Amino acid sequence: MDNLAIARLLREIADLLEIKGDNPFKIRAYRNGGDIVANHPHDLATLDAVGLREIPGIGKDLAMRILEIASTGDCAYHRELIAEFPPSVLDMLRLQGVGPKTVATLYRELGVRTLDDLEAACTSGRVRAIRGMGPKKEALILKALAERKQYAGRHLLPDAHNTAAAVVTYLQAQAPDALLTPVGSLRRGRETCGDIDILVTGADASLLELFTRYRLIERVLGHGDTRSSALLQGGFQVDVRLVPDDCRGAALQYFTGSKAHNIALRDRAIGLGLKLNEYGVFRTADDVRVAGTTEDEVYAALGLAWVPPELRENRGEVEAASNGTLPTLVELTHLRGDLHMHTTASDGRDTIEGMAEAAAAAGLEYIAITDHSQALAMANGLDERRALAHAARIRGIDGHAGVRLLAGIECDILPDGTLDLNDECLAQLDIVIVSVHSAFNMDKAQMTDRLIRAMENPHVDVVGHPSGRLILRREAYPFDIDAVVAAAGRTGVALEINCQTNRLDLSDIHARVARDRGAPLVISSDAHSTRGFSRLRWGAIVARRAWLQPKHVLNTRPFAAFTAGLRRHRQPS
DNA sequence: GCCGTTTTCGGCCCGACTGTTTTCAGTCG
Repeated sequence: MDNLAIARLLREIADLLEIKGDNPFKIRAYRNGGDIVANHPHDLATLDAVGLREIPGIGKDLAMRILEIASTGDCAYHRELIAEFPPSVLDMLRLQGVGPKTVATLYRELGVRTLDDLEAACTSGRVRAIRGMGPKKEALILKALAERKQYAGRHLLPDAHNTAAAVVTYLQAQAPDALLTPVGSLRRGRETCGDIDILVTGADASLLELFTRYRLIERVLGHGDTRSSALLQGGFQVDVRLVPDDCRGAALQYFTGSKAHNIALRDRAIGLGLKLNEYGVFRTADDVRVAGTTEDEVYAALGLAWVPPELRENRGEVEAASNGTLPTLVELTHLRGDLHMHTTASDGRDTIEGMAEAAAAAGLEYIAITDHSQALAMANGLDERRALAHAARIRGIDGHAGVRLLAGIECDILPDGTLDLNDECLAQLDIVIVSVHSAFNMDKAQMTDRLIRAMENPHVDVVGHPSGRLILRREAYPFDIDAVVAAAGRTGVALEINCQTNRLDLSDIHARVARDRGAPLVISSDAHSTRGFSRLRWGAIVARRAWLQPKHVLNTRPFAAFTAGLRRHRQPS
């Protein structure tokens, strides 16, 4: 059982306990446990009870459950709860406007077990007959059922960013003096966003009214003096929140989250005799406000340095902010080179010259041209002869547009871990990226061996998109991140943070493991056209979420220092 | 269920909105 499978069961236990009406703090403990397991970078199935209990939030009982799930794939406690409520009722919990109390009532009073049951109960008018429910509740449920499929799921960070930017542009035009800031998971830079929150100050409630007339709105979900929310075409839910100017800092902090970060802050506030909410920091004793106008001030009132939004996941940032050890995070502008891109030689749309010119416009000093190797026939991959000829052309225009060019390749890692081009060819290139593009259905041990064997080839410099995931489309192939990171540290092969918007691979969590173990990292666009360089910003955000500083990222170095740091130019240790 | 420079017991984050209601419960973020 992997972490996500364990997390799923713990979260289901939490949901079932909630429907059952159990102790809310017990529910929170299980839900929290699920989050901890899901976000944990290491395979928890390998830990014993002592190791598990060292993780904050995992106590005696949760450690026992995790052990049981890891070894048997199931859990007696979970089975007990399922006996009381069929697992199909959990689907109802996911409906907008339907919570645990409603689910419990519907199940107990009407015997509703499934979404289909629920629809039938609503259309036949049985729901409105229940005390505490009425025609509006019935209609709400029907609407939620109808839209469940269409609006289900999350969205890629860049999509959320673009949607938010369009809404902000619209609102700004209505209220030129207003200060509009996307908050929530978008501000934190999470790889996917469920909905979009936009914080407004310096405007009055009429702006919320104007928002409800935004042209891309499919349906207004709610409208008040402090908040309006709507579903946009394309399935985004957008919440616009209006707060008084002097609460801006507190509201920014509050609505940026994450929930776990905020809970940790409120915990800390309580310890200091303070109360933290979206209006400010207040002394508990006399309710006098001591901070809230700026975010800086809010953190300062809690004895903390301002925490970059990307770090606000309760992964150690509160402690670091408290003792002055927050890292100075890498920024997009620190990137001097881009090491992964394609041209018309394989499946790119632009020429070497075009890519160099676009790189110069993007402020880059050097780039590596890394077209595909022959195994990707679909992408017109290069064999040894073409690869070397291509390299000669690249070197022939080194310095074009003032950009230093490296002649490279993105070479396929074959299923047995050997490479798609021979060593003699690879040795003559300036940089070699190796990637998995086929045979994803291997087991964890095989895939780990495959990756490590490729990394042990002395001509390899970088592993491209190491996990192979496609966000919201395909899970990563199974592999042992710890072993791969260790191999990277041992061989000097860098691990890539690929900036394709649905890859972002390594993920923030894996990149942090790499950082903590001293494995070299690079941030690369994997551009397939001149527009692709703009994607570097997303990789920078992933890197920041992984606590990376410029020194952790090879391509923040000037050209000479960068090439000297490549594996092929390192002295064997 | 978790946790501990007050504590091994008694706490545990908080406010807005909605709908069904005459004072509040449920849901959401």
